[in-house]
Amino acid sequence: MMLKESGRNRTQVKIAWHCTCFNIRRASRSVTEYYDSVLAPSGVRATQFTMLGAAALMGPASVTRLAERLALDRTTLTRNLRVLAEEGLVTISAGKDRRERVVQLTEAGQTAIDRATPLWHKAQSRLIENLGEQRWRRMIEDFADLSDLLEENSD
Amino acid sequence: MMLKESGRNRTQVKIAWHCTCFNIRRASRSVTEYYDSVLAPSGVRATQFTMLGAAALMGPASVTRLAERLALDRTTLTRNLRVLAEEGLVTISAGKDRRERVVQLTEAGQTAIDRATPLWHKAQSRLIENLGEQRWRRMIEDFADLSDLLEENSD
DNA sequence: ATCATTTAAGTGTATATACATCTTTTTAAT
DNA sequence: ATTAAAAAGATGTATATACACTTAAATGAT
Repeated sequence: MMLKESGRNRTQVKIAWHCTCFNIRRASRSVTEYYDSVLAPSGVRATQFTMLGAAALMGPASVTRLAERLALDRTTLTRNLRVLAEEGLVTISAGKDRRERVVQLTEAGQTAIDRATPLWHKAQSRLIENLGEQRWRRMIEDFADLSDLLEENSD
Repeated sequence: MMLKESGRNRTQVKIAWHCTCFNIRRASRSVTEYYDSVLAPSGVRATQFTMLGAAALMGPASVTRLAERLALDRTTLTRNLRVLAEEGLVTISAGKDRRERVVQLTEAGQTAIDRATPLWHKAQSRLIENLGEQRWRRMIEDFADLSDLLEENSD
């Protein structure tokens, strides 16, 4: 009985360290902290830099369109945008379709992007250097494929 | 002037989609939602399954030791553990060293692990199948290397 | 023995994230 | 034209995450 229990535990217990979810979440935390630390002087975080970049890329766009572009839940984006709006980096206003709210980068938002971009380059290039261009490229592909494989595909 | 502006925007704006941080975060969201959806019937989330697994693996351990094992900020773990404690899956009690709090899996915690493990296997094996064993193995290595490279290395 | 230092943990605060549900507005079906 | 269905968004709730700071206990230097 005692031995059986130990055996079960020893087996099950190691599961966690091969878990794809655990491993990618850990890596994601590390990468985020790294980018955040490099971007810190600009006053925007990595996630915010991404959102501002999307807003700049798309021009005035609805919350839903932005959320699709960022592969983020709409409600997540709503709340993340609130922070940017409070800081004056984007405006959120009513659209022609009155259900829609149009997100738009402000001057201050563009300035923030300009401030953050060189730092982002620093973070990005140092990481690529450390990994090797080849391997980094492969990783980015892997990330994209993982997302494509799993997004909206429970079955 | 107009053209210069557009040129700048067009360049900067594409940055976000090559960003390592954005890409790994997106993939991490997808993977997490996938594992969460498969684990749902067990009543534990992917992150909780990992924490329970760590508690099972280590036996009674301090918050700091657990946090190190999980590569999580100590304060993050404190709060995540609170949820597990409220559900009776772990106990958190004073240690011999009175600064320490000892985390310990309960019977109910072990039951939860037992309930979740087959589901975890299902999620994990389906993902590996879809990626191919070879490629999956490589990814796990990449994740680990990313973490090792970036953890505690702001320099 | 006393006190400065280090260590363990918790709290305040803030962001990031998503699901379930509600409200408002538009679109489609009749 | 009226009403049912769909779409866009926000809110309630809950977890996950980390930094700056505080509190309490142990350790070490004298």
